[in-house]
Amino acid sequence: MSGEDRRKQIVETAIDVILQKGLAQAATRDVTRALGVGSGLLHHYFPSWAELRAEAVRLAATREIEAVKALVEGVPACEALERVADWMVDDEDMQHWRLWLNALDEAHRDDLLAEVMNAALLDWHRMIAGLLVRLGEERGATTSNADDAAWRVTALMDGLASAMLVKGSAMTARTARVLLKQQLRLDCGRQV
Amino acid sequence: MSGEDRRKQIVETAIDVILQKGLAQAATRDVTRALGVGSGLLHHYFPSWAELRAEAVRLAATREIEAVKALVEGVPACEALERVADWMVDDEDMQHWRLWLNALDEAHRDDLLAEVMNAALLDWHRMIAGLLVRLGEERGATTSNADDAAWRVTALMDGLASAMLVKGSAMTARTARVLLKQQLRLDCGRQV
DNA sequence: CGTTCAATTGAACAAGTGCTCAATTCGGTT
DNA sequence: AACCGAATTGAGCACTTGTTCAATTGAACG
Repeated sequence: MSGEDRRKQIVETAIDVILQKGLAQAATRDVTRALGVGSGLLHHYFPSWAELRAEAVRLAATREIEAVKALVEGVPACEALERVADWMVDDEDMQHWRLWLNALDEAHRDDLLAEVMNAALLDWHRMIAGLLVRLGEERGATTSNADDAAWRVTALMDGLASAMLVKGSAMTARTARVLLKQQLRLDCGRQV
Repeated sequence: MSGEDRRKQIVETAIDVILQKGLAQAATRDVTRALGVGSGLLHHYFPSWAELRAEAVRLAATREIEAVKALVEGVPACEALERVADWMVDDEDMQHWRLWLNALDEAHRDDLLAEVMNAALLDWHRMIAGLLVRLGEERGATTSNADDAAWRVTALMDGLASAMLVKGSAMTARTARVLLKQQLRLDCGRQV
């Protein structure tokens, strides 16, 4: 198998493993076992687990945000925001949120992950801010300070997801979606 | 040394270790070394590290919320919320936020921690909701749905803290405080 | 003094981790 | 056919983790 293909295959498998076991519990052996290859092969392509893990998270996060962008493209801003709120809760077992929050937490200890997550956070913010600006334009009434509003929305989603993912939490997916929509209404002149 | 004292001492030391090394990196050996005792002693009082860790987190979280309650007692709701916003950013190296977010993340894997964090989240929510209600009363103008607003504020703080703690993050403590205050203004009839 | 029992020790163990490296396979080139 | 270099192996190393348990201390009590 050629180098580039193997490399991609390893990253894909790493994403699967991380989604399934969680970032903290995923180990190199899980990846090599899932692939049916020797441990040396992994390290031939990725000098360290930290690097593979960071690349896997980067790719997963990128895909996720691209998926949301696609979900929102060409749609009126009002409904676009609605869709984002729905999407947040769409993932049945919240695997993607778990990956996202795990990575955010692990970024305290891992500089590579910190870079990855900073870039991802900025991407998210940019997308949300864009939607809020579009909403203002479509309405004539400008949303004052879309940047700040976007940060609040972004942070709110992360915070709600954190609470949601704690086992037995009082914060249900349904409630989280309601709260997020309330927030959008607050930030957009009470009419999203 | 008597049993009950030792027990408390172990929990205190565990809190120190966890604050310093982070929940994921803290190990039983760190605690026993810091105390200068044998490893068996720790397990004599706490059957497993998971139990000690959960109790340490519970105590730390309880203390933190008690501290905020004290900070806020007898103060007009408006300034109380101001103080909470300041407090959020007060901790220099964010050790307490790190503990809080670590625990929230780890709660996905550890049922004991999940219980602890659920209780803590509810406590936080109750306190914030109380302040928002008080604010409404002090003004005559009732805050509609203080419960929801409190959840949004709570989640926002967690989300902002998450972003803040990523190394090299664009989210500074200063910005986070501004955003939180904006949120309070939004939720309280634009006049906090 | 002798007895008792909780407090305490710390070497040892099993399980798990990331990573190394000499050895092997094998497709492509000369 | 001979060769080369990249792909691949996997046993093994060094390290860390939580936990166990037979052995020891030492204060309290009769």
